[in-house]
Amino acid sequence: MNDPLELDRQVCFALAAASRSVIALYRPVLEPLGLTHPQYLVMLALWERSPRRVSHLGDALFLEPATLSPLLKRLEAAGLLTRTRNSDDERALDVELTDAGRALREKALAVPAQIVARLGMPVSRLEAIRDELTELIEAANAA
Amino acid sequence: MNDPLELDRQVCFALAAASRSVIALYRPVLEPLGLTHPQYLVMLALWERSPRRVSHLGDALFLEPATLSPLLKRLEAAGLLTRTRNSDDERALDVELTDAGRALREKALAVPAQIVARLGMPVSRLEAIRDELTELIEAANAA
DNA sequence: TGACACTCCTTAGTGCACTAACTATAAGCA
DNA sequence: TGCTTATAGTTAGTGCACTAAGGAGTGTCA
Repeated sequence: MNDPLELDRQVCFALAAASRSVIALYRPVLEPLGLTHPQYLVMLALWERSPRRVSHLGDALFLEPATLSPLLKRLEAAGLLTRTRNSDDERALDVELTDAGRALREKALAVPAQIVARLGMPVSRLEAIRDELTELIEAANAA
Repeated sequence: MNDPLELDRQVCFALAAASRSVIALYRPVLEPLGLTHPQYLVMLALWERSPRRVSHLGDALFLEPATLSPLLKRLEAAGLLTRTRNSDDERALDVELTDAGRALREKALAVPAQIVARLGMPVSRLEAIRDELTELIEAANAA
């Protein structure tokens, strides 16, 4: 016993399983908004600041540009944002919310409470977990 | 302020980012074993019990059979396991480690310590996070 | 000015993860 | 026994996430 390879003792397994389990909760909640969970996170970032460059979104979301590129095209196809070359630096791509993209925020305001209700855990507990995960993110990205 | 949609306040974002950041640490460590991270988790499950059915693996790993099916075929192609129909119930598929699959465990024994070292966080802290995540998994799957 | 290095994004390729639809076997029951 | 329902796994299709390679624009500096 005390096996270092025991599945249920691995932090990485708990992380992966928790991430997928919680995101699964979002699926039915985000479906009426026409968003997947990664798309929802991109919208959260843009609701905080728009326009912004693809590279800035990647920094905020810890995502590779190769992941964002097709994702942003889908959001553009959905009419939620525009993608235009920056005139000062033609390499950069400015991502900017459309009116529809800004308007979607009203619907999104109801999302967090629905998830908390489904989880049935006190918000203070969730916030504590989030803070510990934030430390973990920093540790992993510093390595 | 106190915006409910602020990206850095979302538990789901912290979960997704932490999961991807930590799994990224495994990539170079698992590469010499010829395993991806999901494959590593499947091997952990099989090292605990083999043979076992696809459905049992799915229960242990919180994965859909449609996810496991191609993944197990890749591990079979790598010579780490065999997939054979159960003679008592021809619907079920028994997944069993090969000698190579069992032997790989020796190399895997060094993995957890390498990850902990890269993270640079005390093990007690990691265990506390894991236990909280386990509760979160239960809450999400009970919903 | 022209070569070089660098940055920003895109494309191609692989693998994971899900839903929906399907095949095949098994079990329940009139 | 034969019909119906349920279960186990596979396939198809979509989207995410990564690495590697590449194209296009920018900056530097001899």
